[in-house]
Formats: sequence, C-alpha cells, structure tokens
Amino acid sequence: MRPTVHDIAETAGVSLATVDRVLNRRPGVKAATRERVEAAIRKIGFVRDMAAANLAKGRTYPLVFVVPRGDNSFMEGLKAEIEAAIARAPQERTEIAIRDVPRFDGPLLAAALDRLAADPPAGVAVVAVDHPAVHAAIGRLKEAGVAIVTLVSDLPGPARDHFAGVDNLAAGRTAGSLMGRFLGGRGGSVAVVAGSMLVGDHRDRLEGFRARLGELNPALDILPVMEGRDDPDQVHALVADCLAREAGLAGIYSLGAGNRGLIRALGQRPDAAAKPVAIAHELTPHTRAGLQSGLLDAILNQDAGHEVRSAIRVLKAHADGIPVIAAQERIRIDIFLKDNLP
Amino acid sequence: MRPTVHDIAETAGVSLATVDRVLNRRPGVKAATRERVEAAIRKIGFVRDMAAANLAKGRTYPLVFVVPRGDNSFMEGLKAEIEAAIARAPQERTEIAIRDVPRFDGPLLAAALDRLAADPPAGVAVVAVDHPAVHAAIGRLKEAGVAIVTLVSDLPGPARDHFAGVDNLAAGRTAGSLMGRFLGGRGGSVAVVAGSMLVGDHRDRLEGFRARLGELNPALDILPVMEGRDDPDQVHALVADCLAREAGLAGIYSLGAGNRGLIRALGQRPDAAAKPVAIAHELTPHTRAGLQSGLLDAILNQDAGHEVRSAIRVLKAHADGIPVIAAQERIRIDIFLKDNLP
DNA sequence: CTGTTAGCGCGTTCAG
DNA sequence: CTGAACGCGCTAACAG
Repeated sequence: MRPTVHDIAETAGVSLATVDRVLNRRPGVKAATRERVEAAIRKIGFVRDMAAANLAKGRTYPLVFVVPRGDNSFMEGLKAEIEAAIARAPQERTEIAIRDVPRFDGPLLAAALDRLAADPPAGVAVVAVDHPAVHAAIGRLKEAGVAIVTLVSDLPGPARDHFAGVDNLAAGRTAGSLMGRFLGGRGGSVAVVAGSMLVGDHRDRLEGFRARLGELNPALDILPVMEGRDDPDQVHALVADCLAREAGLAGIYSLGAGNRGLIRALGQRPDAAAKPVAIAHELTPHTRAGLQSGLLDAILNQDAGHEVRSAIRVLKAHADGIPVIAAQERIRIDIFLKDNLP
Repeated sequence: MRPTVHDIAETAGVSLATVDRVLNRRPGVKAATRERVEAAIRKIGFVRDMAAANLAKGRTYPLVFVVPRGDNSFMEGLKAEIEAAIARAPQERTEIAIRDVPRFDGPLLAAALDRLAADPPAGVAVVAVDHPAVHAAIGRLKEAGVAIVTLVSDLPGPARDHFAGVDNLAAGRTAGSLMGRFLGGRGGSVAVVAGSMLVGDHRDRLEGFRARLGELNPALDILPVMEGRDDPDQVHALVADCLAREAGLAGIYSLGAGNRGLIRALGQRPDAAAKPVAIAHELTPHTRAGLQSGLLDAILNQDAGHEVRSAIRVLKAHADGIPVIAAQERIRIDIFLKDNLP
C-alpha cells in the first residue's frame, strides 16, 4: 500500500492536522516540527493523492479561455474543442468559461483580462496579442495568483507560465523546406500571402520561410508579401490577381487564414497556367478538400484539440504546483499530405 | 453542486446500497426498482465521480506491457516510455509490469499471453505478431475480462479492443509521396530496405509506398525489397552493396529499423555517387543525426510516448467501461524534416 | 431483494 | 502551536 498522511503522522510523531499544515505550507507549525515532518515524508516516500485531496476540498478548477471573436475556420475549430472540454468539465473537475474579444486588439484584450481579476479563476488561457497593455494585464493576473497559458499565439516573457502552441519560426522553415524540395531545381517566383504582419506568428512564419527557401534555392524570386487580413474574399482577389500577373509563378505559401479564397483562386486559374506548388496552414474542411483535390500540396497544422487539452492540463498542474509531462505538452508542427490525413 | 448518489437515493426513494448496485450493474435488484433508480439518474443528470469511486474501492489498474526483447532504438525508446509511465504509476493508480518476449515469434508470444491468464491484469498492451496462436491467446484473455490494446503493430480483429499505433499503409503512401515529390521528375531506381516481410507493419508500408510512388512517378524503377532483419550491420551491408551496384540510384526508403547501418553506408558512398533521396522511419538518436547532417531527407515517426500514454488511457477507460476522446488517441504519422525536429 | 454502517485519503473545523 | 473528530462521494461488508 502507498504511504498515507497517517503514516507520516506516525513516523513523525505528530497529528494529522500538523502533517496537513506542512503539506499545504500553512503557517502555525514550529520550524523544528516542520522539519521532522518533512523528513518523515522523504523517508517513507509519500506522494499525495491529489484525487482524494480534491475530493475532500470539493475543489474544482475555474478556468477561462479568452479567444478572438472570429469567423475563420481555425478559430471555430478551436472554440469547438473548448466546448468539448466544457462538456467533459464535470469529470475533470474544471469549470470552463469562454470570453470572446475583438481580434488583433491589444487594449481591448487587456481590458478583458483585467475584468477577470474581479473574480480571479484558477487559470487563464489566452490567444495573445503582442501589445504592452496585454503584457501588463497578464502580469497583474499572475500577481493575483492566476496561472496563465498563452494559446496558439505566444507573448514571450516571464509573465505567462506556458505556451500551448507551435514554434512558428520552425513552421515557416518547414514550409520553406517543403517548397524548395517540391520545386526541385525549378526557377521562377514564389508568392506569399499573410493575414497581417502585426501578429507575431505570421511574422515568424514569414521569416522562417524566407530564410529557409533562400538557403535551399537562392535562384527563386520570393515576391513581396500580400496581406489578405485572413479574409477569404481578400485572399481570393490577391491570389487571382497574382496568378494573372505572374506567368512564371512556381509556388505560393499561405501562412495565415482565409484559405477558402486561395483554393478558389487556384481552381479558377487560366488553363494555360501550370498549378503552382501551394502550401497552406491549418487543417480545416476547406484546406482538407484542397489537399484532396490536389490544389494544395501540403498543409502545416497545429492540433487545436491537443492545444486545448494541453492548456487545461498545464493550468491545473500549475494551480496545484505540480509538474507536467513535458513531451506530452509539446505541440507538434503537423505536416499533412494527401496520404496522411486523419 | 453536482448531484450525488445521495440525491439519486432520495429521488428514487431507495437506499445508497441499491443505488450502488444499479450503478455497478450488480445483481440483486428487482427490475422495477432498477428502473426507478435509472429514471432518477437521468432526471437529476447524475454523473459518477470516478475519482471518489476509485478512492473508495482502493482500486488500482494492474496493466501489463508485452514487448519484444530487442535492441533497436525504437523499441528501446518505447521501453523508456513505459518506464516513465511506471514512475508515474502511483498518481495514475496503475501498476504496470513489462514482459519481454523474443521478437517475431508468434507461438512464444502466445505462450507469454497465456501465462498472464493465471493472474489476469485489468489490461494488456501487446506489440502483436500476426499468428493464429496470438489471435487465440488474445481471445482467451478477452474472455477472462482483460482489456486488450495492440501497440505499434496491430492484429486486426474483434479480439483486441483498440490499436495504439499508426496506419502503416498510409505511412507507406506518405513515404511514397515524399519520395516522388522530392525526386521531382528525375528518373532512376529506388531501393527499399525492410526488416522482415513477416510482420504486418512492414508489409503495409511497402505496399503503400509502391502504390503511391508508382502513381506519382511511373517511370521510376522500384528495386526488389532487401530484408535487413532490422539489424544495423546487415542493413549496412545491403545498402553499401546496392550503392556500389546501382549507378543511377535516385532514392532509398528504409521502412524498418537498423537505420544506423543505412546512415553509415550513405556516409561512406563513393564520391562520384550523388546522394540518393533517403527516407526512413522512427526518430531515434541515429536518424535524428542523419537528418541533421543531411544524409536523410525525411523521417516518418510514430510518437512512442503518445502510444504508451494512449494505451494506458484506453486500457483504464475500457476497464471502467467508459468512453475515450477518440481524437486524443489517434496516433499521428509524424513527418520530420530538419526544420521541425522536436 | 434492500438498508445500515463504516471506511478510502485527505482537508477542515473547533477545542485544547 | 497542536490534536481529535467529522465530512467529501462512493463502495463494501454485514444485517435484515
């Protein structure tokens, strides 16, 4: 049988209450007594049964997910995963709430975070926007003892406890490698469509892509980046125009959302034009169809379900001050071809 | 507050013991009473607190992992992940044991499984070998009420409850796609190294690879498969020989283990020979180094840690008769390039 | 067939 | 500063 608090009490020669005070770092124990108890804990190799502790405490973990109000398929998928987690909440002792905020708006996001401080939850997962106000608001929440995880979009710094998302610089490099390899020695130009250069993930992906593709195939002409605002119609217009203009377009990399527009434009390209190698991000119903039809050649993906489940595990663990399985919380850069679609 | 067994008892007008009998499908309850209790459960929306139940039962889940005695890096990694799970066992209420069996030997594996029946654990995870005796042994374990998960290597059929591993046909197709795309229009021959055509995973990978590469690039000459027995030295000899013999070798696909030998042979190839596009399976210290040095072009991987954790979750859930999060238990076919290595 | 009662391992009163 | 006693939600004897 595993050692219990009773065993600690016995070997340390104290009562259960004292053991409990030591375990929960509460005041009211003489230093000498505390030391005796800690020695006993180490000696018998006690590990606390969190399930029993939570039962006794009647504890639940109030968690809040702060996500951008947005229409793109990836964010919809993310929200669906949060809803799924809400459905599981009773068994996982969590109480999860979603807060919508306008997208790409630092001050409003910061205000939303500050509003949480009125009734601070155990943890907050937030799709971050890189803005000083957000930084500050996260710092304040942390001060209030709230565990913080950035989700999908990071905001590096000591304020947040963890980032549940992918390394976007590496993702861009991966896209660059695939583009370079798929093009073989072919020359020509390569177009890049981003959402907005104001968000860190997009900047990182672009940087990684340019660097790697330049290394691999210096002869290629990487065109100036087009900003489609993650909007299918804008992306469609930009890509259609580009296809018409650039006769020798060899490849196109879409590092943001709005890929519905990209796929539509690729499908409607003039018959004369050879299909460029096309690489996009995030597996959605649209990009999946594009991959299957051959209009897209590869999709880089981050698993939204994994990100949400990971954020919850990390927030709970952090609230309890216990470690996580690092490998389990690493979010992969998934590469999907037609052949390994889930 | 969530409804509890007391609430059920009250609304159904019965005692706790009766509620418990109904919840655990134990005999000794009149059909009418049972129906009343079930109605009450539905009415108040009761969901049982597994943590509390397990605490009361003092339940632990005895699990056994049956894995091939083997020296290759992948299996070593798998065992390391099982050891890690053993270290976590106390907090997860599991008691995990490892059983080593000779590799590629159906009858001995079956015998090992039969030995488990003497003291049947709650669940068994087994790296399966496709053999009638194994099928039968798994069936017997299942009869004894043991939950069964096949690990890494499947053995399809109704006997096992779940497969924690990748779709190897799709993995082979993915390798074929990458090979075809990386080769561009280039012609020449492509070599394939397998471990043994006796194991299902290797057969599936080969079949998928051949089919997909044939579709994509019918001009390529896919050479007869070489069997390296997953042994680095044998693989080295085979590949070195092939490199010397085949002047126009454009690509090489290693679908089994022993990749240390492959990498060594590639590194020692005659200066005249262009490096063939090389794709291998499983991320190990050796294949990682090969990818980083550029001798390998891509690695397909199955995450052993994920497989082990997933197997444990599924076995526990199955032992309790509760559902799992399907998406969480799908093992991905990871594609690693130099750029997205973890 | 059904009910009563005493715990599982831990946290929390409330007295000493 | 320390200890005894009770309860969290559920299960498991043991009675009836």
